[in-house]
Amino acid sequence: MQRRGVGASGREKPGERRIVTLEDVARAAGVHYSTVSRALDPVTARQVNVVTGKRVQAIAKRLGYHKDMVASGLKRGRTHTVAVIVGDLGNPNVAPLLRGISNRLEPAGLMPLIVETQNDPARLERILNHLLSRRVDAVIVTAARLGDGPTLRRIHRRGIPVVLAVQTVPGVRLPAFTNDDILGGALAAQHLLALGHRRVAQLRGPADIYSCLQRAQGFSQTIAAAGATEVVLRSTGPMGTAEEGGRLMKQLLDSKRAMPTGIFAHHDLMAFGALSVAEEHGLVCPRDFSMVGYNDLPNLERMVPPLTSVRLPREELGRLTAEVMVQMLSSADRPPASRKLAPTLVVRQSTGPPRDSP
Amino acid sequence: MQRRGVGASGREKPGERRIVTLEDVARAAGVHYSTVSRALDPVTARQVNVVTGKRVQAIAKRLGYHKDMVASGLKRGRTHTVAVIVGDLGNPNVAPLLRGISNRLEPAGLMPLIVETQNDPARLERILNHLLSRRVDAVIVTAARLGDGPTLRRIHRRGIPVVLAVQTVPGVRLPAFTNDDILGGALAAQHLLALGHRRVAQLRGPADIYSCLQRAQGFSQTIAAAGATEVVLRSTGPMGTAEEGGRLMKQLLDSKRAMPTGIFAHHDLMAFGALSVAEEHGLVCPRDFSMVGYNDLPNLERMVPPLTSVRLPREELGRLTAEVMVQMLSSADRPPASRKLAPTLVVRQSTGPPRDSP
DNA sequence: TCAGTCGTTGCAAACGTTTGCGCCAGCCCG
DNA sequence: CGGGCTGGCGCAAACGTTTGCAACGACTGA
Repeated sequence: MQRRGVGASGREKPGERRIVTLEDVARAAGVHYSTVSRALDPVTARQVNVVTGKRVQAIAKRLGYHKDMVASGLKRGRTHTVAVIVGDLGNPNVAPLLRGISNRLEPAGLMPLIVETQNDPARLERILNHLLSRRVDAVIVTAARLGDGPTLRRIHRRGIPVVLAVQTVPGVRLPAFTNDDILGGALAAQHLLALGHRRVAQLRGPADIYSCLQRAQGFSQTIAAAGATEVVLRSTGPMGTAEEGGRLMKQLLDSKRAMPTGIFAHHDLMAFGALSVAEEHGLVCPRDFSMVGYNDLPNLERMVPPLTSVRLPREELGRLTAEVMVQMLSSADRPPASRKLAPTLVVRQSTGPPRDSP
Repeated sequence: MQRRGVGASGREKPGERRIVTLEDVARAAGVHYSTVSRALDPVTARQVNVVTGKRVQAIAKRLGYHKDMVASGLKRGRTHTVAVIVGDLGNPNVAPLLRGISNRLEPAGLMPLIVETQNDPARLERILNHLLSRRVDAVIVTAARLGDGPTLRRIHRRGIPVVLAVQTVPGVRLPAFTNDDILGGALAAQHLLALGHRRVAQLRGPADIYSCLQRAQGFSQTIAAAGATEVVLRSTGPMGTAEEGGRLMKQLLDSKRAMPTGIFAHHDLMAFGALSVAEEHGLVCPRDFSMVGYNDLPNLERMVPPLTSVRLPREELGRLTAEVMVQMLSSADRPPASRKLAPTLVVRQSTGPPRDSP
């Protein structure tokens, strides 16, 4: 029985050339299409005579053959696709991270399938179902919240490798590649302490984001170890908005306590909001208080005042995550260990010595 | 012959449940798997008895059946995937655009496959080959350069719908959804004219980006129509960097001409670079000159000075583009007409009346 | 000379879904 | 009562690739 008709009945529209299949190449080369398949796959190429191989490859190229990844995916059960789940594409941290991931995935023949949850758990659930039915080979999750544990476990139990980037979820046994946010918080604290600040405040991000807990821990421990005093304001709203920063700052100013001389905000945008509110109250930064942000958003140096901030090794983090993903997909070893990358502090003009220092 | 083995030999690893197929559902329901296929597809569901249909659907749900999109894609020739090609994910315009696209594509059952060319034509070429072999249903190109015409035509000739967003390429007959950049340039010019400026400069973006040509045209025409004088500086480097802006500004300052009182930069980042250089020369904005940017980058209001800029309807543009894409994929009508969306001017403190005005 | 081996190729069955076709029972109508 | 119609379902062939198996010729070693 002939598997496919000769199909030349001129039915295709002028510009709509039929897809070139293995069989087309085989016919042109006078061999069976299984031979073509083998000749074109580097792994199996040595099973076919080297001269036939060359010939087939040449003909395939001439005919413009491209392996149909859909058919290949169906047969092999591998789609060479890695889903990358991000919370918010507008977050400036995301682009460098994705670039790091893509640049590492591409040479391995893997394609990132970038999806945005818009920080909506229901959407995450829907998306994951889609991804499973699309048979992605693996998933990189960059926006994990503390509540996402069960969902992550579910997908991992399907036998699909999962690694976490940027955010991790304690208690879930998945390799995670994050910033060392404890260190990040400590850097901010050390900087303020070194400038002579003894009374500081912390504007915390949401409590369901693990890295915020870490930042808080690193900062508070360092402050406490130095015997300085700290007041903590807790955000309840969404992650890192100017509004939240402003709200917390107002709260701080309205309280009866003495105004701290140094402030650490868990996000640059929160720092912006806080600065605006402080200005409205007649306070000038860095004369009346210092401010340290987090994330080192772009163009910070053109802000007023230029914001001192903690910079994260974003692209590096993406590369590392993808690197590990590639390893997991090629060898079936036990999952590799998590790692943390060190952030750095970028000092600008929003921090200086306290006014009332000796 | 039995199509698939009963496959229950306990071979799967504890957490690695075998995929649930039509046949599994069929066996549980006591019908043929083709009946299951029909029952689960809303379009063909009316071909099966309504009570069997309900029963099958219930069983499918209970067993956790999810249609395998890979197999479906192979059979139907439709992968329900739309590639979205962007030049640079770090560009702040991109995230809202992608959000607009995703939000419209998702309810239509389409998944955006976001790929970044990093503004490298060779990479674009490679990526397109990948996309073709992945059988994407359609392509949205958001980063077209003037030189990309042939590549776009090639992919369109394969019978794959292509639409352009944000950037268009004159001469290529593809539907394009762009900002009205002529209007954008005109808005900037009108604003400067209204403030009383009669001697203006334009810091142009690269000449292989069509929208820059449009901005230039809109600006120059409006200035000329008012009888004011204009000096044009042309960027030769990459799109919209602070360095380029600085370079052009230096060029302007070094020339023997009288310093213009109003400047229009084709990109906010170019405006930043220009402002820095001007400051170094002792010029103060907006006292000594006004500056209008383009793109309305985030956090502009916190810059010094807060930059007047042209804002683009980014998310709206994404929605519109995706909307049209969905239409093209559902009905095979002739391609719809291109459209332009109007930008708006956001006035901040980097513009004011010229110093030497009456 | 013959059994065994090796290198090369063809054969055909999968992968999971979609879908044209045909069968069968039940029903209507003449 | 017979012919035709119809609703519901099963059959099996695709879609394009991968891959275990076997066939086949040539070659080796005894």
